[in-house]
Amino acid sequence: MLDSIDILKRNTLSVTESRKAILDLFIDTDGALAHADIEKNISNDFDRVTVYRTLQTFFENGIIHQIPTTDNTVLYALCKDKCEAGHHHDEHVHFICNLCDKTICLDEVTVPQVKLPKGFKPLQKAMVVKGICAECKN
Amino acid sequence: MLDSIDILKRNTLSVTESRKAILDLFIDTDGALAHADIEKNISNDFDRVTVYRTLQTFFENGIIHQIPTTDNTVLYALCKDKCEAGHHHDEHVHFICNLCDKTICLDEVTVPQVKLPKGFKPLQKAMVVKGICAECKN
DNA sequence: TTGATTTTGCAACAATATTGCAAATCATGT
DNA sequence: ACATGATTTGCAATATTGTTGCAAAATCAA
Ligand SMILES: [Mn+2]
Ligand SMILES: [Mn+2]
Ligand SMILES: [Zn+2]
Ligand SMILES: [Zn+2]
Repeated sequence: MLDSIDILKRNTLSVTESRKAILDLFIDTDGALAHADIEKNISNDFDRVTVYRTLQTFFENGIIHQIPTTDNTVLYALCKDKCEAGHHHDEHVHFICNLCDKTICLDEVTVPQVKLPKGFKPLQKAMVVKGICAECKN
Repeated sequence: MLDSIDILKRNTLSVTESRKAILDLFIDTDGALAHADIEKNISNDFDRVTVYRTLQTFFENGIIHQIPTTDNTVLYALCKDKCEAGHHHDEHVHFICNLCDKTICLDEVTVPQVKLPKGFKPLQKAMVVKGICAECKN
């Protein structure tokens, strides 16, 4: 398993305390993180603005991907495969648990193809499923 | 086609100027609307807070549904079928055009079933496809 | 170790969202 | 049509969230 320093170097990014801390948080967390989650965890050590800028940098470098939500929020999660800048290939299903509220990358579940009406050209697709996760099922 | 007054009455909601105006905007617009879009169109006549409260009311009554995004925004679109409070059945694909930036409800394209890992219980699902829409294709 | 480059924190600002409350509007029954 | 109560609205205050410029600090490459 790669650690945070490896990931930063692999992407030719400066290795800084804040980047390491935020990346470690992603690595240690199962489930996606919103900006607010990160802020709660590390805002004693780093500035809010740094979190914004770090998330943007990670996203641009294909270190994290985004998950759409319906609450004026964006969730972020680590990219498993090597995603290139601007060209992510994380077309897996995301699962949001209504009970524990975790968002889980189902890396092995690919977003299925759909047949669109004539003229529509699909480029990226995202699928979010809500329900009860395997943990909370019991 | 039902007009805004019909829709409000059918949902036992008071018929007010702001609700009519916002609902008419949805009816007249092809494509989904964000809070900001609505504000631009009607904010001379109604307060921002009224827009928030109206969207919430419409959503709770199944008049509009939400579309998840990755830009700290929520899109709303009219429900075609009669959705009941809290129990929407708008599981159609949404298409976001990278060029004209419209979000279109593909009412005839159902979100496909996916096989989830053991233990996950799906309750709702959403699918958003980005690309070039039929209008912009030409 | 040095100097150039990048990143960070701070401060100021902008934009977006929430809440309480009084006034206005609306629905209902007369 | 009018009175009444219930609902909705606008306003103001406040809170939360996101953006930008710039100087100081940290990082990188030589
Ligand atoms: Mn994911
Ligand atoms: Mn729709
Ligand atoms: Zn759960
Ligand atoms: Zn288009």
